[in-house]
Parts: sequence; C-alpha cells; structure tokens
Amino acid sequence: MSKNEFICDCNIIHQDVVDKTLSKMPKQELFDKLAEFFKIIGDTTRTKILFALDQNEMCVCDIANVLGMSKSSISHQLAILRKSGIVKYRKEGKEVYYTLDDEHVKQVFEVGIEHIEHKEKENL
Amino acid sequence: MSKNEFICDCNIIHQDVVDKTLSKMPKQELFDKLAEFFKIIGDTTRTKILFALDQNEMCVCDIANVLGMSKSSISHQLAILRKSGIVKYRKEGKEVYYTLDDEHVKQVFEVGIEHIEHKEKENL
DNA sequence: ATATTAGTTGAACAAATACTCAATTGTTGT
DNA sequence: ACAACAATTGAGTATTTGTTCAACTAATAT
Repeated sequence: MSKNEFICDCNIIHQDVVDKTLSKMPKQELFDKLAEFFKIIGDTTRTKILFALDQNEMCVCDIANVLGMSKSSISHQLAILRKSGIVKYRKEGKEVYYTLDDEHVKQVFEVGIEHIEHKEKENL
Repeated sequence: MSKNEFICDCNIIHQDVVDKTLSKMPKQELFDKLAEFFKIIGDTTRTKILFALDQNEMCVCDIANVLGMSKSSISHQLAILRKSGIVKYRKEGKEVYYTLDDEHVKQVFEVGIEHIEHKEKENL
C-alpha cells in the first residue's frame, strides 16, 4: 500500500512527478482568487456588460437596454462586478454611470477570443 | 413612453450611446463561447489541474494525488476539460496521460495573476 | 409635498454544478 | 480464466447561482 492511501483512492504511480509538481504548486489562496476572477468573467450576461462598458461609460438603464434585460438583473450583476473590482461607478443625479476598472479584462478577452477562433479553425 | 418599453423596464436615457454600443456588440454566439471558456477555467479544481498539467504530463492518479482528491472527481473534471479542447490525452496501458492542449491557457493565467496582484497592491 | 423614475436589495425559485458513491470498462499480470 | 487496478460513467445530493418579483431608497420635477 502506498503511504498516500489516506489522501487518494489509488496508489501513486509516478512519485517523482507528483513531488516535483507539488513543489511547484502555488498556494490554495492563489487558485481560489484566480478561479474566482474567471468565474466572474465566465457568465454570458457579465461578459456582455463588460464588452459594452469597454465601448462606453453607461448607466444601468443603458446597459439593460443594450442587453435587453431588466434593470434588476443588470444591477445584481453589476454588484458582483463592483465587489470584485472589475467595474467602478460614479453617481450623477439619479443615474449611476459604470466604467471598466481593470485594464486586464480587455487582455483576458482578447486571449479568450483567440482561443475560440483557434478552436474553430481546427474543427473545419 | 419609450419605444423600447417592451424590451426593458425603463426608458432609454441615452439612445445614442445605446445604439452605438449595440452596433459594436458581437453576436450572441461569441459571448456564449467566451463565457463558457472562462467558466471552465473559473473553478478551483480545474485551475489546479491546468496548473499541474502545465508542469508535467500526468495520469489521472498523479493528478488526484497532487490535488488530494478522488480519482472520480478528477476524472469528471478532466472530461469537462477534454470536451472543451483544453486538455488532450494519450493512453498507455491502463493509464491515461493528460497534457495541455491550448497555448492560450497559460496566457490567460498570466493576465489573471497580474490582475490579482494588481488588486492586492491597491488594497494596502 | 407628491409623483415619477433610476437604481439597489432581499427573498424565492429554477437551473446548473461539483463531489460522492457504486457500478462498469478495459488493460495488465498471474 | 481470474484478480487487480486505472479510469470512466451515471445517479444522487448538496451547494451555488442567475433571474424574477416586490419592496425600498434616493434624486428630480411639477
């Protein structure tokens, strides 16, 4: 029996590979934050919101109209984007204007689109 | 009443901004695929798997041991990564060896980590 | 003051999802 | 042929999550 029987339901086949990989793995916290960031971007509605805000500063009503969705659902999603520091806002009278607050979102999108196009080219 | 009352539960405040943004919005399909891609990366377990595979080719058992999780759950996640073309595999006897099948994943990770570090620097 | 409207918020509900467990497949070794 | 084991798969379950609905806040206009 492997000494790792208590960790996993199988014997370790390549102890060297496992050890080497383990020594290079960043700590749990980084994975949590990284996954959290991508999970937030990984929603059709939020992706659209971010794309729209990349074009123009917009109020909630504008965004709702662009996406064809209710103010409420947009506001809920904007709250998520706000909390994670991806968008910021300014108030002006009754309206709240949102803008992107992260220069990395655009980069991430670009690589994501590249990935999609690459996969599409493969499947001809 | 706005002509868009049937689309959204509010009047359009900036028709010009809405129209301009609408004309620049890619089609639904792109957003779906983009969000799907990020959603797949946006999970702690899958993020760890991808990080591990970026270090070494590994069999399911190795990955399970590195992550301290069951073979079954890893296999389920690998199936998702396989279907979306992010990892590929080769069989060798009883074992199945997985590797990254996407040069963009690494890039996306890098930008994601930059984002996290940037946000951490801001909150001092 | 009062009505109107932009935006937020919480509860409720439906849909999606990650893990566990058990059963199964496929390959190796005896 | 049979046992052992890597890996996959499907069902079941608990958790998360996105939208709707209704109530509420805050600012504007009459």
